[in-house]
Amino acid sequence: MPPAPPLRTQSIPLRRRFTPDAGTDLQRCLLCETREKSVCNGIGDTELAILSQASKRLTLPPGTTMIEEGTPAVAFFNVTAGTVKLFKSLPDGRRQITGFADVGHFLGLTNAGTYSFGAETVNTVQVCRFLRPQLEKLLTDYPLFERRLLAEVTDELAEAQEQMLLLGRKTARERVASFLFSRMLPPATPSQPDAEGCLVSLPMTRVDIADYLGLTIETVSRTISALRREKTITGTDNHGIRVLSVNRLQEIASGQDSR
Amino acid sequence: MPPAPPLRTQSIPLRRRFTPDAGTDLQRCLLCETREKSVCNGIGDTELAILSQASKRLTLPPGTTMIEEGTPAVAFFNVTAGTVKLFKSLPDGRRQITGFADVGHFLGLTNAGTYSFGAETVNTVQVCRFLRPQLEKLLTDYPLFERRLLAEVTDELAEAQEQMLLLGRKTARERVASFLFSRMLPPATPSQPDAEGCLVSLPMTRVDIADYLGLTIETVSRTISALRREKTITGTDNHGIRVLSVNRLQEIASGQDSR
DNA sequence: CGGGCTCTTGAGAAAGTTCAATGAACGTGG
DNA sequence: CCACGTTCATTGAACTTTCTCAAGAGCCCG
Repeated sequence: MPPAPPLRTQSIPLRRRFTPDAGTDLQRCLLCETREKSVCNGIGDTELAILSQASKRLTLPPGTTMIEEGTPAVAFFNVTAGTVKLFKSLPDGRRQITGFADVGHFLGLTNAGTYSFGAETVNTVQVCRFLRPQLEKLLTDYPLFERRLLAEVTDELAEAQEQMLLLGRKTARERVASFLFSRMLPPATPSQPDAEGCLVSLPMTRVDIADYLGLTIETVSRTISALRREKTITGTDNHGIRVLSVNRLQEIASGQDSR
Repeated sequence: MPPAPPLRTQSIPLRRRFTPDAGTDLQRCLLCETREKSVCNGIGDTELAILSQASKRLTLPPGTTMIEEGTPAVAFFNVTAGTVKLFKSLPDGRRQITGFADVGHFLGLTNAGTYSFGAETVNTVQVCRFLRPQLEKLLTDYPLFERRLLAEVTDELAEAQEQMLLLGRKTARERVASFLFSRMLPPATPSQPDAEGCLVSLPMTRVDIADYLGLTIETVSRTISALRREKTITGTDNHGIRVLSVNRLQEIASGQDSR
């Protein structure tokens, strides 16, 4: 654990402007493909126009700061494309990524008046933004929406607990294996088991992975190399890794590992 | 990080029987002093009889297993006295305590059919137990109750993120300082600043503290000794520590520390 | 084709763990 | 009431994992 500041974990101070998409399209939510994966599913088909009006769709380039730690909590977001990283920082620059919000996930919920965490896009991201009063109105007017949000937060909490187990008690090897395992994509062809191994979605950099796993980039890199050497995974492309032995990876991830 | 199982972190297999208190007392919730601190505050004064009927108050001795990881999620608890530890374990016995539920906190919420974590009483604990169907009915019938629960889970998530920062990026010294700081009690006499230092509530053992901070008991012990040596804290009693310099402790906790 | 990035790899250093021994507190039973 | 066994906490010394520092390779983009 570094008492000194590893400056490389700092996020780029550069803050690009949000790029608002076509405003409040009444058809947007009706046609939205990620609706069923998200909290929006709590709103009935007939009332989707209201949902469309309550939110605004934005497209954000990679590296955009969506939320700055400590600023007033004015908005709530629902991710419809891309990946967002959530993190907390120490005054000296040390950073912990607390999660990656992929398609269907929300971010920005808080009770305090200010955000207790930061958020930045990993790649090009599309979100629906709800301003706070609009979100509150939806919660009050649509019990199913609120119920669905409660369920999402509960899931999020369970994931956070799993990550605490990883950060507090797993070895570097187990952490990396857990990470790769959790980001494995379902096989493209459901019937065919794995012709050439399951793909892993890794849009983020090594720095982000390290900050998520509580390790340094060097340790992450070494560990991935080791897994590659022993043929548990393949792929020389940094953002495209294939799992050759899913079982083996899961064994390592859960700590039932020899070496 | 231990690849081998430190057996001492195992919780006692002994499971004592729950001790049900006087059943469904209609007056119970009305007279409950911790109501305003908990989700129960979402129920109006006139409907407290319904709340009393929906739950059962239990008194549990120290070391009682309340929830076993992986078992069917049948109940939801609200703590009205004492402290409960929540944890997740690895197959080889390594354990991570994900939080301590003190008075006013709930536990047992989950979307899955089974609990994804375990829970055990630290000291003598009093809880109100809601069976799942009863909880669901309360959520549906009392929007304020649901809203309050959503707020509680959101807070819980924020705490979990703070703990991830601790586990992933803080030094042993910073972890222990953060822990002591977060468990400081408000001064007994609000006017008097700190006659002899702020008290810290530590009902749990060193093993529990270590499993919460992702350290070993030895490191926790050494670190507390060091803080004592440098007069940041006092108290030889293991469960009674006094903070002599709150500012100093907070500085250490947040990483702004020289040594 | 050169300058940035990101990633990889190696060697030494440091923080924290493991192993081991000792001490303090507590409850039990003679 | 004290000896004894247990549990919990402390401290020391050696060891291990991961970090730090450093150098080099691969790649993208202007």
